[in-house]
Amino acid sequence: MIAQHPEREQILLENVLSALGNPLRLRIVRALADGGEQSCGVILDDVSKSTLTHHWKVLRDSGVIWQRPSGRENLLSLRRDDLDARFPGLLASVLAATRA
Amino acid sequence: MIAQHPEREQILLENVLSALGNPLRLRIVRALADGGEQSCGVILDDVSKSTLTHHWKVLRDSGVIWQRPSGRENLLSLRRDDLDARFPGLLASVLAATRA
DNA sequence: CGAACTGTTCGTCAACTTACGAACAGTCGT
DNA sequence: ACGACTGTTCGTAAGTTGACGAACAGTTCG
Repeated sequence: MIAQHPEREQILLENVLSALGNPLRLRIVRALADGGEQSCGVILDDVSKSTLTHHWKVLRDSGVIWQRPSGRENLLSLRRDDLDARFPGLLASVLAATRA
Repeated sequence: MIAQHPEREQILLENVLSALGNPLRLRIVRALADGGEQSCGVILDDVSKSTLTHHWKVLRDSGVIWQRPSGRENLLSLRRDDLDARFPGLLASVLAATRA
């Protein structure tokens, strides 16, 4: 029950933007952009596990990330291709802006 | 008491993204991008005046728009220069994506 | 098997968001 | 001065968000 990732065509700009409009999620996206596919636990900050699970869901539902189980871990990765296809240049400019 | 617009340097990516992460505000931004500076009332949809006032505030506080009084109207305009300076390419890709 | 580990689910909670109408405050034209 | 007009302020209300801990579920390894 990894939950439903939206199809590429179902990804909505407003959902992506509001998903990214949160400092913690922005950091997560940044980490995924830098580090490629990685497990949930790696990006652990000072927030609780259940809080992170909530943010994975927001990012997943909005179409920003893929989440797939692997052993006892859950691997996360950016849906770069899909985001670039739907909203060319958006992810790049967001990532560039966080790179400051 | 037109309220405080943030300085260019104070504009935060997360605030801009969450401001844009709303369908109504996205339409407003789109209208401003197309039509240049215009009065609040022009973009009136099916929403009430007080609701719009709320959205002007969100857009203003996040640094997405300028709002200035002119006679009995209140003129709105996109802070294109500031947004481009802070987050190059972001506004363009968002606008391009809404242009679909 | 059983302990350790990773992450989810559930219930809860405070804070924020989005929306509305009614009343108000300037401004413009007459 | 008066009415029409534009937008704000205020109070209210329903819904969403972001956070947490406790309990659970699946996987791995001794």
